[in-house]
Amino acid sequence: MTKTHTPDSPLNIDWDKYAHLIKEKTVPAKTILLNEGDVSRYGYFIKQGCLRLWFNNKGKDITFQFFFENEAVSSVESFRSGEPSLFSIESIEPTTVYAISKKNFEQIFMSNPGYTAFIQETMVKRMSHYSKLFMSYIKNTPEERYRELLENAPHIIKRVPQHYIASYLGITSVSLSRIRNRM
Amino acid sequence: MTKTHTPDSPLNIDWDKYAHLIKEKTVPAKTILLNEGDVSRYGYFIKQGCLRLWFNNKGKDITFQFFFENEAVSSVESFRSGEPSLFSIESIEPTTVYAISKKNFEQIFMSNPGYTAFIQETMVKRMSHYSKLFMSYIKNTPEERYRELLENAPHIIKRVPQHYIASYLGITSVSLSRIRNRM
DNA sequence: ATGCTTTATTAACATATGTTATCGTCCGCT
DNA sequence: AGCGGACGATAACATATGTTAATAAAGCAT
Repeated sequence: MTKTHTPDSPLNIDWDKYAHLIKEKTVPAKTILLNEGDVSRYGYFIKQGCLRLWFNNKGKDITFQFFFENEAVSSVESFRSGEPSLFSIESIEPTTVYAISKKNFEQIFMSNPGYTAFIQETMVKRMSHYSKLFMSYIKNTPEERYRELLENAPHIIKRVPQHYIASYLGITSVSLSRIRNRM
Repeated sequence: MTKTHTPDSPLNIDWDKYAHLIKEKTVPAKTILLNEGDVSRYGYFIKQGCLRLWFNNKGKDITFQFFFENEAVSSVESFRSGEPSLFSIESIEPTTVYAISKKNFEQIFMSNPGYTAFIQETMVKRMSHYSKLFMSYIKNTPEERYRELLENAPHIIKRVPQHYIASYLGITSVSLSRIRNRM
């Protein structure tokens, strides 16, 4: 698994300076910020709370990533290219985000060379993150992946309901419950 | 799974022009081009043949990606940063590659703006590739992944020995044999 | 306080995969 | 032609997970 959290960067942006370009938005738990199939119009940055990415598979929803405070969240492909998002973005807890439209995103980030380098580096890191996650899936059993998660990202286990974690591990909540039982 | 092959680009480079910067190398099957744990000194581009990426996990080797003609292959992290590679690169068939040292790579690619854009786009695509592969792992059974492979990348199944494919699917060759039997 | 929803545990049964081992075939090499 | 290794199929048994269902505890809203 490797570090699932570890924000891709601290990204200390002077939000006040760009206040006029950014909307602050607070939503209760279980609120959809982006629906699978829709085009992503906003990039998000989490001020407070917790989001998950998930998609529908044969009627069941499958969670594949979690995000917390100070992390940037978006359906990158959709936000970039205007294609329908392959997944939904939903709040797990009551959450406050900064929402940035594509136009304003470009105004803030593309103008500043320091930021564009940051964006590129973020891409490389995210690629590395997914490749490691993928390797972990091939080589480890669900139980081993759960142990890894406990070790590398205990904050996820503390804050996220267990059935989302089971889904993230690729198993049912019943099976995760059994794994916890025999540990 | 989505398209596992589909080279990230055609990349029509005029090899002759850079012949003095590139080594052509031909190796028999089962030859290691880069050993897990070593630092990647060369990037490769396949002229003819087929390579696999794999790593050792508790004494068993696990294959996680295949590459064919006209595809660029490297241990990106290691090649970029000089850190030990997390995996090995090995030939499956007798294979001919173009090998480019880091220094010459920079000379060819970093000098040409058209190429740097290409490199960035390759990164985004590879990120997307891994994220889709990862999603496929969470949502599908081994049998479903095999069916996807049959549909989206039949050339892999035709050219690669079955036990490598089993490993790639995250199962044993015995289990893959059973899956094929009952299809 | 009450009632509803969400979440987690447990049981029972069916099923798929892992493990180990054997066997047969094919291919490449000498 | 002959030999040895690589490859794939199959069997038998152990084990983990999926599925369905029942139950209980905790959280939240009215």
